[in-house]
Amino acid sequence: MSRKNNTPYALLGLITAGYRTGYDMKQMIDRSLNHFWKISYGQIYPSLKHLTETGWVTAEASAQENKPDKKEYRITKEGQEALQTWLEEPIKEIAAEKNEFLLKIFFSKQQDRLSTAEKVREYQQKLKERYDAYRAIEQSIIACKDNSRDSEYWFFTLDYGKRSTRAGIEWCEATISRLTNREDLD
Amino acid sequence: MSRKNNTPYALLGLITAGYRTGYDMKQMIDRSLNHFWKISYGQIYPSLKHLTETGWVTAEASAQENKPDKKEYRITKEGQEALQTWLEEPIKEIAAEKNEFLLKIFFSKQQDRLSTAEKVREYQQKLKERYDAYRAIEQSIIACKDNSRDSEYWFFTLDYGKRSTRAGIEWCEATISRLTNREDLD
DNA sequence: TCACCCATGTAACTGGTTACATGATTAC
DNA sequence: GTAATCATGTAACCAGTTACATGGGTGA
Repeated sequence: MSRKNNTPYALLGLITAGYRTGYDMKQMIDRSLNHFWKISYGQIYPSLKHLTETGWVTAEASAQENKPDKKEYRITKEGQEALQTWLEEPIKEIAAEKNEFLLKIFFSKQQDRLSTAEKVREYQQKLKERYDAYRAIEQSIIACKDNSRDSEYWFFTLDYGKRSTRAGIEWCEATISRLTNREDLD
Repeated sequence: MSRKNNTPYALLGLITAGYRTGYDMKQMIDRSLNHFWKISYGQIYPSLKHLTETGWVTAEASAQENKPDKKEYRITKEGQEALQTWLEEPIKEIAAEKNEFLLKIFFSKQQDRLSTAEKVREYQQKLKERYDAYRAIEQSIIACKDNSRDSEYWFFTLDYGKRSTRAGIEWCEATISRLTNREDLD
């Protein structure tokens, strides 16, 4: 079975969404796909080069005044077909995220219950911050009413982030209760 | 900043939990940590070798009748300290899982709404299966009453899995509704 | 002056998977 | 006879990060 490399499709998707340079794509990902997709320049530029060689995109150098030169990418017909095929192909497996925090919790049996509870509290705090950040982004989408239809899919993914973060916060609450329950303390 | 490699700590944790061979550790991870940690033999054996060289574990060859030879690992004092330090050290960042499914959803703007809804339905089905699997494991822990205290931390991580899966299922429901809402169909 | 934004790119490295090799025993 | 379980290991590969290099413009 061939290894799944979705990076090229992410880039193709961004090109069709109007992001034409590697720099722009990186900005977009950092700003908006951040909670479910990350990428580094060390991946973007070689990947764009490869896409050009495959014929899925074309690159055009463009000189700018007062700014460095840039390369503008456009999707080709083959690229569009490839993206389409990828979009239609069903997801085989749900991603099994590695979770360092849960790994620690799992091995905390020998640790003091109260300090484990404290760890969970810290984690909960981080989740709450993340949740607030999502809410803030959501508010800024809603405030900018003119593109309410355009941002719909963005809203979907954000909602996913919000819901799973909230579930995490609730888990922390329940787990802290269990860890600090008086009868269970040694 | 040094790269986080938690694999050795996972192995140390498993050794302290009584799993002494690479094979046993792999079995355990596949069975019980599966939803938040994965590992392959290609990682386990070199990693155990490295741990031996570092002096965090000791290896002892043990011949068996009717079975292949195996190596039994034990944790050293230095290993115990290293594990302890790792357990106490706070998690810096919450893992940002890459999610192929959300990536597709994000780029589905040009697709037909109903076929996107169908995709979400498929995903929801997968989540439901996962949820049921978690529930079944949970039941089997509860049924085996003698070790109710021992399995507490196992229960915590399982509960996390259940809650986040349930949140995902609910998101699917809400998203399908939005995608198939009659007024929104073109 | 110093930091930050724009803009592209490479080399070295790390973490991890997959495929392969070996070989005995047990259960169908 | 053939598949599964037990058991260890390596080599090739792949995906991705980090650090580095370059260099002009903008604003405090």
